[in-house]
Amino acid sequence: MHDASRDYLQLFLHRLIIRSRFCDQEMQAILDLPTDAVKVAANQDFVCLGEVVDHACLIVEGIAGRFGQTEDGVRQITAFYFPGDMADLHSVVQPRVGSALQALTKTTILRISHSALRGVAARYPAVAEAFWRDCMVDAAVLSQWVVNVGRRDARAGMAHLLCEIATRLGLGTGSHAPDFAFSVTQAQLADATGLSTVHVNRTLKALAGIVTVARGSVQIHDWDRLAAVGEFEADYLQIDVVPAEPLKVIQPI
Amino acid sequence: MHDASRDYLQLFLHRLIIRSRFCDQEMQAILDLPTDAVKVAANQDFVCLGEVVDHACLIVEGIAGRFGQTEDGVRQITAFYFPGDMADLHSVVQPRVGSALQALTKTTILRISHSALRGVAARYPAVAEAFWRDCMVDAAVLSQWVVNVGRRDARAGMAHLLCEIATRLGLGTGSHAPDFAFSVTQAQLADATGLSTVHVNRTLKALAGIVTVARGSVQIHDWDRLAAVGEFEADYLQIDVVPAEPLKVIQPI
DNA sequence: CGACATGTTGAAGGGGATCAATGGTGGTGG
DNA sequence: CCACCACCATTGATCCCCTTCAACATGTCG
Repeated sequence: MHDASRDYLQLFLHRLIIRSRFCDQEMQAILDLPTDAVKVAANQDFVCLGEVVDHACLIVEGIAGRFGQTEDGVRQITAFYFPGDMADLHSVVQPRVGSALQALTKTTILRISHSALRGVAARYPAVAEAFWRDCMVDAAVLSQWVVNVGRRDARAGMAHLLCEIATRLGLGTGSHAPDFAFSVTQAQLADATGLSTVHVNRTLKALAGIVTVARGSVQIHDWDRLAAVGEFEADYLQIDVVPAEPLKVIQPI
Repeated sequence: MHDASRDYLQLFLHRLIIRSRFCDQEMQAILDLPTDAVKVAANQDFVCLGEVVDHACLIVEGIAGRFGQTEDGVRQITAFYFPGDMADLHSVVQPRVGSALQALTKTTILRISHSALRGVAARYPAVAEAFWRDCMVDAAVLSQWVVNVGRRDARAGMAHLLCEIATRLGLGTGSHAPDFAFSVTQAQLADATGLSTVHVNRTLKALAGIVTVARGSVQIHDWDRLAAVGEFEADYLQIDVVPAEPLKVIQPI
């Protein structure tokens, strides 16, 4: 394995230790995972519906999305994935693919075989638990999306989504959140929020002054107002909530 | 522990072995879990937002729901739980409660301490994996709900929801699915589908002839049409897809 | 029997969809 | 270097699904 892969795995490790505590050995084991880098063009599926996979995909560059679809071809994005996210870690325990993964921009992924992941999980229960926990954060996000799409209007939903992404990207959520790169089209935002592209355009315009989404980057001018409009509470993302009393291994009573 | 608790745990075990394979010892360990039965009145929270819990809740009688909420008090149900479902198994790895659980009808739950669950998970890796897998099925359901609420119209969304519930309850999904008890109000269906109560009423009327929802029970008159209207594909529920080649333990390569 | 939750129906309004057309912008090749 | 094309953003006009409000019916439980 060359250095690039190791740097990439560092991203993944970084993500995990936001919410779980590891000893040196465990961290080392994760950094030693064998990987297989793959470049994916924009708008190209890299995990297809119905397939049975034997590896999980770590996003290391670009943005990926999970897609649902109705019969008439209308699409719904159910998750965004950014560098450091393992987009389908759950496939380790559920290899049958239930929804496709697609690159939203030019993306680089690191394939990591299930057997290797099972290996570390078996040797280090703390890692197994971290994997499980990480999957559950994704589920918590999904749960918020249901609320977003089901009960918030376009403005609030879009604001909430942008807040979520900014927070997940680890940006300062103080009054002056910095700009960040987020290269998605309005059509993709529409698929994520359950709106039409036309209405996404109008909604973004309605948020002018609070946030600007243009040319692949997002500028949050007033975090507090954006969070207020989107009713955003970051708790569910479980950022930096490593349990005070170490809960780190699944061990006997 | 008395017999009732054991019968109840049997429900849970039954749920798990739909998707995971256990040896006798492992099954026994689950049946030996210490439990604490609690009765909950309808419309009463039994897990509250923000709380940190030290036990998970197995639903053994009645129906429970997971609730999201917007600031103006509008509610969104993000999951239904039926007897045999462990409503918050994920709390084992994420004890901070992100969304409240409420009984939708008079409900009996079995509290099972995290430490006991950790105990079996640690002693039997196959059980740990089954727990993780079960959580991921819930996540798959959630993902479908996003599509449902985001991209399907009222008729299709309602049909899909009813199909999901019938399937999860393990009913024959042949052309003549039997009736089943499902005691929710139209207001609760509204909170689950992201509709208003008025429109739920009209939507159910629009589905007359295909399905009847009345007085706490659902009669599916034409499963095929209901599934077609709801674009329902049961695959994501992972019913009876125990992997052919046993994948049952997290073990070294 | 009263009180309250639930179900039902009508009428009116709005948020967002759809259709359609135009203007940018970047990539590609001649 | 420019012509061309594909994709994306933008804007207007119209429509409709669903919401909201309001009234009434029905059922249920103390």
